[in-house]
Amino acid sequence: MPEKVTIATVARHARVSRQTVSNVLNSPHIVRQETRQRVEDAITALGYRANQAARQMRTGRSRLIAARIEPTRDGINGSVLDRFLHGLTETADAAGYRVLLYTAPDDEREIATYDDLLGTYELDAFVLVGTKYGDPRTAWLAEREVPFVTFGRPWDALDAHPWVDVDGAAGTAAATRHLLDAGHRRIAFIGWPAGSGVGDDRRAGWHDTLHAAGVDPAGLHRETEDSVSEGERLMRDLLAAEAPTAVVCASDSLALGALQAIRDLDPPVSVIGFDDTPVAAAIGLASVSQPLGEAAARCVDLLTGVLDGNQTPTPVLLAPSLALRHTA
Amino acid sequence: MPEKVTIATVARHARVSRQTVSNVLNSPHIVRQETRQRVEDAITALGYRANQAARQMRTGRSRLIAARIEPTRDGINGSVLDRFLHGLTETADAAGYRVLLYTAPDDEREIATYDDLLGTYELDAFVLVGTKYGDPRTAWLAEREVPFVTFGRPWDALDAHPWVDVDGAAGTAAATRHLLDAGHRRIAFIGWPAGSGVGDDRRAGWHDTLHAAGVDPAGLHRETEDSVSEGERLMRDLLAAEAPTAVVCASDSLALGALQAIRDLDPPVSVIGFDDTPVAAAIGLASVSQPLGEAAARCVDLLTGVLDGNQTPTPVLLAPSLALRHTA
DNA sequence: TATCCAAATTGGATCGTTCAAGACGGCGAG
DNA sequence: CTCGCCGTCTTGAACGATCCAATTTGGATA
Repeated sequence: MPEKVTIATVARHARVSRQTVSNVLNSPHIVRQETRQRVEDAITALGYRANQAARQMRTGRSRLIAARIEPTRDGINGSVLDRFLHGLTETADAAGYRVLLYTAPDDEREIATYDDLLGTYELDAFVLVGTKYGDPRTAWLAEREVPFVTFGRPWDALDAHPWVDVDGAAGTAAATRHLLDAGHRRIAFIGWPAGSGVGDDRRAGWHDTLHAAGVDPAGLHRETEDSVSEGERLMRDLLAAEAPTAVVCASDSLALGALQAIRDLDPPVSVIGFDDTPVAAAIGLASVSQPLGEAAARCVDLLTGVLDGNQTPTPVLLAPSLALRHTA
Repeated sequence: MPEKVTIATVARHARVSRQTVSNVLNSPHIVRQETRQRVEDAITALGYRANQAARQMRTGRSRLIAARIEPTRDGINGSVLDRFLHGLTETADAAGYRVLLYTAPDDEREIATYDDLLGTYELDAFVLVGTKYGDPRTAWLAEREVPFVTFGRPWDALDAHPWVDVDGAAGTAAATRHLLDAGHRRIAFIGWPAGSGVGDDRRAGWHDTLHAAGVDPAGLHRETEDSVSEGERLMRDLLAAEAPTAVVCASDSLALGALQAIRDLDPPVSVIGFDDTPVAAAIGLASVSQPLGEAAARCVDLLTGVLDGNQTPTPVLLAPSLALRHTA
C-alpha cells in the first residue's frame, strides 16, 4: 500500500518548500524555470494529485458544477437532456470542472436543493435547463449572486442573467423555407398553446416565413399539449379542414403523431419535426436539429468567464440546422 | 451578507464545545438528551450545514459516487442510461450521496479518469453501466479495492464483484410465451452476434421457450449489429426464407427496422422489441421493459452496504416486464 | 567591495471538521 | 472514605492545501 502523496512529499522530493510546489501548480510564472522543472518532475515521478478537499477548504471553490437530471417527462424529449449533459460533462472536464447531478420534483424543493448543495458542497455554479416566465429558481439564484447559466432564454428579460439558447424561430423558418422551395404553399404548423416562450418562438418562425413568402398563414395552425396522440388528432383535423400539403411541428412527438395521420396518403404530405431526437433519426423523420454539444460548451464558457475571469458574459444564441430525411 | 455558520458558531450558540456538536451529528446516542436538543435547536436556528470538504479532509470520504455518461451511441438506447441515471441520482440523494458524472472515449482513458477522480476528489465508489468479457475497468478497480457496482453482470465470473442486472432471458422468454399464447408458432428472433453476454442471454430466453413448447427454433434466428437498417434487412430475409408470423428482437432499434419490413403485410406479423425506449412507447411497439429505477436503487443499496456496513453484498437479478402494445 | 532591489523561496497561520486523549462529577463497590 | 468506572463533555492536534509576511538569493549598480 503506497502511502499518500501530498504536497509535502513532492516538496521533500524536489528539495523545495511546500509553497514553491503550490506556486508551480497555481502561478508557474513566478517560479524560476529550473526549479519549476525539478518540481514538475517530482510531481510526475510520485504521481501527485492535488487534494481537492484541502484546496477547497482554503479557497472556498469546489470546481463542481451542478446540473439537473429530469424525471424523463415525455421520454422522447428526454434524450435532448441526455445529449446536453454529455456535452456538458465533456467540456466541463476540459475546463477543470466536474458535473454533479441533482433532481427535484418541484421548484420549491429544487431551491432547497440549491441551498443544500451550496452549503455542504460549496458548488461553484449551476446549469439550468429550460426556463419559464417568472422562474422562481433563477430569481433565487440571482438574489444570492450564485453563478449560473441557463440553457434556454429568460423570457421575462433577456439580460436577467447569462444564457445560451438555440434559435427556435430560425429552425422553423428554415424548415418552412425548405418546404416552400420544394413547391409547397399550404404549409401547416402544429405547436403548443400560446404563452410558452419556446412554443411561441417556434411558431413565429413558421408564421413569419410563410407571411414573407406571400402565403396567408391564417387557419393553418393548431395548438395542443405535447404528445403523439394529440399530434395525430390535430393533423387529421388539419387535413379535413385545410388540405395542407406539408406540416412543420414544434416537436418530434407531434410530428410522429402527424406522420401516423398521413400514413397512406398519396401524394404524401411532408412532415418536419423539431429536436432531431433518436426517434426521428430511426424512422426517417426530417427534423430541426439543435447543436447540443455546442450549447453545452458555450454554457461552460460563460460559467468559466464568470468564475475565473470577471467578465460580464454576453448571451449566446445558436443556429439550429435542418436534418433532412425522407419525410421532407 | 450573513457570515459563515460553522460548527464553532453552533457550539457557541448552544453553549457546548465543537466536539459535542460533532457528536450530535455523528453519534447522537452518546450525547445527553437535553444537550442534544439544545444543539439541534441551534443547528436549525442558524441554518447550519456541515462543510463537506472539511469533513472529507478528516475522514477521507467524500460521499460522492461517480457514474459515466456515455457518448450517446445509437441514440435509441441512450435513453436507458438517461432513466437509470435519474434513478441513481434520486436514490443516492436519499442515502446521503451525490452523483458525479464523467466520460471517457475508451477504456484506457476511463481508467485514467478513475485514477484522477480517486486522487483529486477521493470518490467513494463507482457505478459502471454495461460490462463485457474481460473488462479491464473492473479488473483495475477490483485490484485497488475501490468500491464499485456494475449494472450488468460480470460475464466472466458471477462472483467477481457486486452487480445488479435485469434478467434478459426472462424478458425474451416472456415475450416468446406471449406470442405462443396468441397462437403463433413460427416465432423468429433477431439479435446480435454470439459472444456478447447480453445478446446471448436474450437469445437464450427465446430459444429455450420455443424449444420447451415443442417448436424447433432452427433457422428462425438472425444475427447482426444493432441498427434500424440491419433490423429491416434481416426481417426481409426472414420473411422470404422462413415465413415467420412473429418476431422477438434483442433491441428496439432492430424491432423498429423489422416493423418497417412488415409494414404492409396482411395478416400482420407481430413484433416485440427490447428496452421499452421512448421510441417504442411513441409508435406503439410492444417491448420488454427494464425496471431501471429499481435497478438504480439496488445499485445504491449495494454500495452503501459496502461503504457503511461491512457486509459482502449479494448480486441482484431483476425481472423485466412486458409492455404490450399494438404490434404484439 | 559594499549596497540595494527585485525575484525566488521559506515558515507559520488558517480553512472546518473529526480523532484521540483527558477532565469532571456522580455512583457503587471494596 | 477511597478508588475506579461510566457517562458526558472539553481541549489540542491533525487532515492537505493556500495565503501572508518575512527572509534569502542573485545580479546590477555605485
